[in-house]
Amino acid sequence: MGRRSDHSREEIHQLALQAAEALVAEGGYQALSARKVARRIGYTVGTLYLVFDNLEDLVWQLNGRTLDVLHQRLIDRLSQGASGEVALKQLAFAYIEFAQTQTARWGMLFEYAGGSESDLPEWYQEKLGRVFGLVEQALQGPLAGCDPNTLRRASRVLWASVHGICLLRIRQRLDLAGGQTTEEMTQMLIEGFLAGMQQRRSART
Amino acid sequence: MGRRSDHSREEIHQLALQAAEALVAEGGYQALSARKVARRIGYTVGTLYLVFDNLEDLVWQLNGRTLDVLHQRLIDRLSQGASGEVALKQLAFAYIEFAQTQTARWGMLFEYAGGSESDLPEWYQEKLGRVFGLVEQALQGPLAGCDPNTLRRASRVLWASVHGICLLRIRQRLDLAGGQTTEEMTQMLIEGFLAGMQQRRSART
DNA sequence: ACCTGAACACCGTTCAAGT
DNA sequence: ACCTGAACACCGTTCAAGT
Repeated sequence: MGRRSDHSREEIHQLALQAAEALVAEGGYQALSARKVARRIGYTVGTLYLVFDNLEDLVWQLNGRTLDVLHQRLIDRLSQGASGEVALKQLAFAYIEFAQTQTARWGMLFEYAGGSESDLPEWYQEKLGRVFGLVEQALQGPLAGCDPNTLRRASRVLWASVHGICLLRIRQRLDLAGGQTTEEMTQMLIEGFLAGMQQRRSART
Repeated sequence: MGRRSDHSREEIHQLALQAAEALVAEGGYQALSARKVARRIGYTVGTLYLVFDNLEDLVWQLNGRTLDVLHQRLIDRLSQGASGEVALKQLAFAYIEFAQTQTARWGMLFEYAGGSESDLPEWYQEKLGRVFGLVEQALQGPLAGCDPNTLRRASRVLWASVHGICLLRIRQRLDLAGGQTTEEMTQMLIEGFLAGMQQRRSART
C-alpha cells in the first residue's frame, strides 16, 4: 500500500479540520477522536500524524478557526457606528448567541486543551487579543479619559465576566429558579459595571 | 475468586472517591480513569460498577465533595461580622485561592461532566446554592432596599463574573501583558459593579 | 515520498463464572 | 452475596514495511 497523493498535505490538513469540526458539532468534544477523523476523510490514523503533531495540536488549530469565526460574527453583529453601552450589548448578545448555537465548539475554546503546562501558542494569543480588542474599542467612549492601561484591564474584566455568566448558564450551574435569561443577566452586569466605572472615574476628577 | 468483604459497600465507595481525588490532584482530570481508581484501592474494575453507575456518576460525587470543601473554605475566610464590600472581597479572594491551589479539582466543577443533556442532580444544585447564598448574604448590606429577586440575580451575576475572571486567568486566555493579578481584576469588578448597582438603585428612589 | 497496517499500551463497561 | 477475569469495542501514538 502507500502513496496515493489524492490530496496534498495541505488538503489533508484542511479536510481533517473540517471533519473534526463536524464531529464536535454532532456529538460534542467527546465525539472527537483521531481515529474517527481519519475514518471520515478516508485515510488511516497514521496519516493524521504526518500532518498534526498529535490530537492536541489538531484541537489548537480547530480552536484557532473557531476564534476567527467568532471574531467575524461579532463584527457582523455590530451596527455601523455603534459605540459605548449599545456596542457592548451588541457584542455581548452576539457572543451569547454564538455560545448557544455552537456550544460544543465554543466550549472547547476555554477547556484545558493545554494538557501541558506550557503557554498558549502566540498566534492563539493574538487571535484572542483581536476579540478582546473589539470590547476595548467599545469601552473607549464610556471610559474616555481613563489611562490606556485601565481601559485595557476593564475590557478584560468585563469580557471575562460576560464569559463567566454565559458559561455557568449553559452549564446549568447557576441555581436560578428559571425566568432569567443570559441576556438579562449580562445586561445587569454591563449596566452596573459601566455605571460604577464612570462614577469612580468622575469621582477622581 | 470473589467474595472478600474486606470492606463494606460504603467503605469501597469512600475509598474510591479518595483515590479519584488523589489521581486528579496528581495528574489533572485526564489522569482519572476507572481502571486506575480500582487499581489504587486494590479491587478490580468490575467492583467499581457495583458502587457507581459509571465514571460520570463518580465524577458528580467527587464534585459534590469539592463543593462542600469549597463552601467551608469560604466560610472560614470570612471574618466574623464582615459584610458588604469587605465580605465580598474576602469571599472572592478565598475563591481565587481555592482555584489556584486546587486547580484540577476546581476545574472539574464546571466542565461538561453532564455528558448527557439532562439536568444536574438536585442535591448538586443545592450545594451550588449554598455557595451562592454566601454571596447573596454579603450583598444584602450594599443592596439593602432592592427586592429579593434583584438581590438574588445580582449575586449570581457577580459570582459568575468572578468565576469567569478566575477561569480565563488560570487558563491563560486573557491576553494580558503580565502584571495584573486575578485579585486586582476581581477587585475592579466588585468595586465597579457595586458602585453601579448602588447608583442605579438610588437613582430610582 | 507517501501511506498503510499492525502493534503497544491504554480506555469504559458488562457479565458469566467462581467462591 | 460479593468479587473476579475475561471479553467487547473502543482509544492515541509509533513505525517498519510496502508501493
